[in-house]
Amino acid sequence: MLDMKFIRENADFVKKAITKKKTVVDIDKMLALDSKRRDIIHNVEDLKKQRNQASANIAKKKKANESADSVIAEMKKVGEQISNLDGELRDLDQQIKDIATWIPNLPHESVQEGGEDDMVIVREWGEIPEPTFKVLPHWEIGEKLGILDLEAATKISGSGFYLLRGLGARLQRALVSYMLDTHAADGFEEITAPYIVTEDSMFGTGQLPKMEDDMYKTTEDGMYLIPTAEVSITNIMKKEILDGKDLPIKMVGYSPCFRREAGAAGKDTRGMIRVHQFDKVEMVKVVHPDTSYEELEKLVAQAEKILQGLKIPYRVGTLATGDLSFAAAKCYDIELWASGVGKYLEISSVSNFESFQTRRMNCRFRNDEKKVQFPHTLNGSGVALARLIPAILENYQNEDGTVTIPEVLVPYMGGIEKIG
RNA sequence: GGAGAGGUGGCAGAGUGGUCGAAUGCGCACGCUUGGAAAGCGUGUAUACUCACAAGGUAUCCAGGGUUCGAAUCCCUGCCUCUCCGCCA
Repeated sequence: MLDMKFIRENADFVKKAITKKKTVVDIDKMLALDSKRRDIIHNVEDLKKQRNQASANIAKKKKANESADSVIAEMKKVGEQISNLDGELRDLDQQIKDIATWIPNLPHESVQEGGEDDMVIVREWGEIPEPTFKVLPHWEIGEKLGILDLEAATKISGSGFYLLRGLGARLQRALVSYMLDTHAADGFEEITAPYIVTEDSMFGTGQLPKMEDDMYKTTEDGMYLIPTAEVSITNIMKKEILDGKDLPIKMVGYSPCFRREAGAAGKDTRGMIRVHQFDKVEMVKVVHPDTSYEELEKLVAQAEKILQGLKIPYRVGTLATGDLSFAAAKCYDIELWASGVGKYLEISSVSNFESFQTRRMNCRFRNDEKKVQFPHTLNGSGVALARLIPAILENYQNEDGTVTIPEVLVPYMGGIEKIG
């Protein structure tokens, strides 16, 4: 959500920024409604002032045993006018909200204009290996080793699901522990939060209304399955007034993520790259507005730390304006090299939402001057398992068809150093 | 799921139709007092909208409707919390 006052005062800037984000919203209509709304507020508040004064008057007269009938009759009329205007106001508020909730966050000035193909790579880490043998894609090596059973998953849930078994399942558990431990050691509070949330929470982080089609929704209660732990964890702060001294707040949580992938039919259908349910460790920060871009850099580094620990080559890029998600002002994607499929896989997305989410959630903090202010929120995958496991199965694959366990995971695997 | 009770400011807790944004206490901040502290005394202590600012105004006692000239107070609906019963991991 953007600040209405800001939109009012910077209409052209906002319109341009929205276009950069490849979104269409009728700002002019909203501004017209807004000005009408303010006119009515003036009007109705004036009437309410009259009513309040008359009310006091009536009370006084009654106490003195005087007749207040004429004032009461008059106020009856005023009361009607007030309720009419209040009705109009409610209507306008709804119309304004209907538009406002579709306005995306504005891209940060440092973000390049463009679309999907305009990502700017800011750094690369590690050497892309040049294997001397034919590396099998993860779905082949996984099936061969009996640790990935896509057929069973399909039988159970249809297409777009995976099933890990044996050391595959254990590998995932090891990764989750490794990641949570790493982040916790760096000051992130570990969170286990609900995976099913209210519409209100989905709105708070900006998934709704725009991404409605990509969400799983329960029919009886109108609840949503989270597409990322970001939703649950960030909404911890919903409707709170935080103490400025507590910022930055750093949290991390593991969760399954549920995505309908409504618009992605046919893309990456093999293996576990694009699925309806996957697991992810997610980091969330709530920070002072002045520091959010420094915090963004730190958060990217935190995600990279996981990959460096696993010794898997990756690159980091900034998304162009048109590729940014609805709520993001700036976003880094981290892509991991997977030598079996022979390409980079997006494994982490680290974003600064500025005050977009906190406005929606009405989360504020008290600053040094004791004033309330919206903090900034950030989040980043730290990282997604359904992309990380394929990368491990491919990058750590040996010629004899075994897969070496990355060194940092061996303790988490109970000392097992190799699968197969 | 059934029965009951309840939701008031940072917290506790008054307030059952009239001048209530709301007594009182605690907490917190500042000042006085003190060698310093405690105690004591005094002052202050919400959020949002409207507004160029200030002043002023308006709204907010879980949320949404309703009754009324007027609602924290009465009525309806929803949400949440607690207690008991049932069910259950």
